[in-house]
Amino acid sequence: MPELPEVETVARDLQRWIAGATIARATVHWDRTIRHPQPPERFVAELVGATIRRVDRRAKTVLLHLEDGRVMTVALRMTGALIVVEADAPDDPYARVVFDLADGRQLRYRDVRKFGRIGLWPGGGLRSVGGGRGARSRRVNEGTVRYRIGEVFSGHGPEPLQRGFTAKRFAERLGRRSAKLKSLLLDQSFIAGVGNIYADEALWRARLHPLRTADSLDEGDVKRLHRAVRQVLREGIVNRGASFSDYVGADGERGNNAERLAVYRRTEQPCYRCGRPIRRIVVGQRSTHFCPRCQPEPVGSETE
DNA sequence: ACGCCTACCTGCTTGC
DNA sequence: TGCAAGCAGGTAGGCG
Repeated sequence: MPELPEVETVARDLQRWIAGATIARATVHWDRTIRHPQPPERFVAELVGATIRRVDRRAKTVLLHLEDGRVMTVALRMTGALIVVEADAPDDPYARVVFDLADGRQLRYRDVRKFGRIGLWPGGGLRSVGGGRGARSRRVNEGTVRYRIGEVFSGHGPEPLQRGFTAKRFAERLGRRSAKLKSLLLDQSFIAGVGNIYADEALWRARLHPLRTADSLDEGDVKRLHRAVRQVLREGIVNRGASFSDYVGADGERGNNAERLAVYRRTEQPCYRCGRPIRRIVVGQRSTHFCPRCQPEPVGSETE
């Protein structure tokens, strides 16, 4: 899916284009896109007439803050996209939810694989309160409508681009863990917003093998990884995200970051630092790319 | 805490 | 050409 840079790009686009717009009508073409707690009809009924005050992002979710304090969340997952078009734009067979804006434009939620989810929540602040892996799912699945938006994200880890995410804090979180770096970076309760692309990119940049365990890092390793994570994410945002197949910004245009990546989907192509062919392995069922020379294997592991 | 598996979906690429 | 297998940016939930 869209990872942090892609979601950030979409959110910034939407902030620029639809902040202040009023939703005149909404049409749900795929019911399961509308997640608990709202059944689709109720979601539509409660949304019509609402004005969008501000759009931003938390983790990989787009947040549309409404004037009355409620928040619409859009989790794009693998192939979701939010695209603003004029009302006379050609129909899109993959538009799962269409929001007609009062000014005549449409905000379309497009999602080929239908994994994405849209929710509508009462307000209540967006504090991240940390919490373990189960914290989020337990709360969200209990089945009442009484969720506050803060709770939706209560199981997420820190935002890597926020000022408070220091190397020191990162070191504290890493130090206690024995998991593989690749798995940890993908764990949203450990750090929010990093996905498969940027995890591989950050590890390459920090010269750390994806199978290294967090507790094996020394201070220098941690500092490099901290820097690398933030750098690859920031560069991703500058380049409006990486498009491989479905990702586009709210303008419907592809991002420019895919061709600037160092390892992701560059299997067998030469490493930009040392020329050795990039290798692909599977870690935690996810495809993982790294340079076998720049990112030396952890002692005792066999990758051959 | 952690790894592993299945599920959710569709489309594209690859190999026979 | 046709068809099946494998692959894809994510995550929830269950089991061990």
